[in-house]
Amino acid sequence: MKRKVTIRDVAKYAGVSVATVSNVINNIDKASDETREMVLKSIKEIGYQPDFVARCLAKGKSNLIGVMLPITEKGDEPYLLLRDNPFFSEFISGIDFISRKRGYDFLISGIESGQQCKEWVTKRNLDGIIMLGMLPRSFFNEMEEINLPVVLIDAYEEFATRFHRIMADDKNGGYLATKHLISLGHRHIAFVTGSVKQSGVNRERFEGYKKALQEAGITPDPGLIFEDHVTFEGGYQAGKRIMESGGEITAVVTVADVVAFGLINVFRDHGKTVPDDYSVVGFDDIQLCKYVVPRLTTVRQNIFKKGVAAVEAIISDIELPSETSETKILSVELIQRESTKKL
Amino acid sequence: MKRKVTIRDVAKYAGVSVATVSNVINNIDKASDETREMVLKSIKEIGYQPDFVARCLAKGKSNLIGVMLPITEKGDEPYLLLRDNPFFSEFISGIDFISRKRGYDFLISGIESGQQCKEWVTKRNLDGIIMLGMLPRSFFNEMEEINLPVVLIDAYEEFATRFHRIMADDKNGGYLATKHLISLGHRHIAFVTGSVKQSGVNRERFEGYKKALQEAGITPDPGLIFEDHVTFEGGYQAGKRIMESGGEITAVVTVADVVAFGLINVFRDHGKTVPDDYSVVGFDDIQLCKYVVPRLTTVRQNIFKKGVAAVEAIISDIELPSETSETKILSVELIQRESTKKL
DNA sequence: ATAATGAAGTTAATCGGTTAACAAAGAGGT
DNA sequence: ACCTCTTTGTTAACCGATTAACTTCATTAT
Repeated sequence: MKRKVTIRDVAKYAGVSVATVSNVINNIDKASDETREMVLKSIKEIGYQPDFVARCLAKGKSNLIGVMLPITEKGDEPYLLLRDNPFFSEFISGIDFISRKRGYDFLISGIESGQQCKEWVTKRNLDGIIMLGMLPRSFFNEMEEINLPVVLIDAYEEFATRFHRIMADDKNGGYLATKHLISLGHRHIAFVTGSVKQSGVNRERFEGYKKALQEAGITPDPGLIFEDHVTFEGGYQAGKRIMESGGEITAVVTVADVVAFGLINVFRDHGKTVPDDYSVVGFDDIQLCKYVVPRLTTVRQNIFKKGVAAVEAIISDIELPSETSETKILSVELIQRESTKKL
Repeated sequence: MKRKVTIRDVAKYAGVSVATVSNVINNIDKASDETREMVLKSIKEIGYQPDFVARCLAKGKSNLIGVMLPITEKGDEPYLLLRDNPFFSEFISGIDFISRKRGYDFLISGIESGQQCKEWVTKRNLDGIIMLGMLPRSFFNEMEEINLPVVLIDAYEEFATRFHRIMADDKNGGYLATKHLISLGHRHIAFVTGSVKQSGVNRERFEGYKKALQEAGITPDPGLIFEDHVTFEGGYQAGKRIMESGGEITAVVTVADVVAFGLINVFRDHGKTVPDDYSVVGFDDIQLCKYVVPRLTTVRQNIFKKGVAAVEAIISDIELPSETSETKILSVELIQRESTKKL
């Protein structure tokens, strides 16, 4: 393998010093137009490609963003929830879309602990991290120690406001979904969710759900809340409990499309169909919603855009550090399809 | 922000030279047990974390694997197909699962050109790359120039054998799917696929399809081959053409589950149901297959394991370079569910 | 005529590690 | 007592960039 082409090779070839080459590369206006052209030409001719690793060591900037994703909670061998929910795919696709354009690459890791995250950041010299998922309280303290741009996705935690955040209008989402069902004549509406205590997203959507109920003069019934994993399987399990619950329920609001799919499935396994026996509304509007039977009525949030916004926020903070933290809230929208129906 | 803890800090604290610290960290047996303990203790006490960037510059090894994923073919703004097919999520999840355990991180990029790939590799000092998707011929030449471990996923291209490969038993998959339909009494079986000319995976599965047909004494009919994008939408479009095609077709073999979902959808939009009017078999067995109506009969390949195998192959070649290239073929298996039915 | 300013470059230290080459001291052999 | 190994370290060059400090030389101001 031939030796790597370095900045010194360029310097020699162009007949200038390495400093001059470096200045040209970095657009530091310290060379005559003539010299600049000469250097640029040399770079092209010998096929020079700056080494990000060396640059990182010298500048302390890696142009690398860490993306922390949730992992499975249980089981001895945790893996990325990316496997279970297309939500994450669309999010990552958005991240990829914009990051390389802006000269950054990104690394993916499961969220294990604040300690592990800190180690990762220092080992790899990450410029910033985007964090998605439920965060233990300790996380925030650890994160504040390393003084690094952080963008939190969907984080309602108490200390989250100290960081940049990208979120959806979750409360409104829960509200729209529920109101839609109420307008269809449903009165006994279940709410299937991940932990409401631990996750602000779930809590907000739940608040929206309650608000719609109350506006319609319906008292929220704690017996209608079903907590489980936010996965197909979680939906399936919750659905079982719904069916065992007596039988007043005619509709259900969920916190994720995958949960809704699980529900539809378990209902069918027990001879019930959606939307005839149960109306179901999802959340997210992953691509699949349009290609599933029945097509899923859901609350759309633009996930791809969320990924893009996250990267833009982190890069903006990296390149132009600011003391204040900003929160960007993306709007949501009810998409009516086939999984809901007049009672 | 406090200054980074470096190896020199450890050396000073432990009262030894940096070389000794380095030796201890890298398990080079050149220190007495006593010294080793002392250094290890010091590292713990002052919270030292080796800097991968500096290490990379010195050793020329980044512990970074590039993962190249296919992107949309058309449209001005290409994005990762990861967005459209859960196959990739499960694959990446497998990659993540094993890579960090082995001390590696991975970067993701869309495959654009061999040139871009080469630049990426040199810029980031990647130790190896895992490549998934259709590769233009030029790619292989460019790849051989940079002499770097490469693992190709599902690559049947002419020059692909020069690299390590992980693949599924695609021909057998196509065969099993088709044979299953034949055994159910179907005679007019369509094959919905991405480009057969450009993609070896499709070609192999197609070969399996033809083989099963021929074994049953059925002459493959070119009019029964429908090429389109390997996405939900592609399946939807192909389905339209199937329905316009006259009406002899009673079953269809596809090259991806998402395509099958698209098909099921378009059939239903036109008043046809699966499996009553059409039997459909997918390929991959993404998680979703179990949670969809009807549950999809499909050819399972263990995608997660494929990701794991890819990382293991690349790391093995990085750490123990070999002249010969190896091909690992993962088995496939027909999973019968509800989307196929006796004619 | 002289000092001050600015433009265009260069030199050399630095980032945080690794490692080849060297050195000192103790062990073993004759 | 002398030589040769080993063991256990150390010193300093190096990886490929960046950048502060410095040098030259030409131009302008006083």
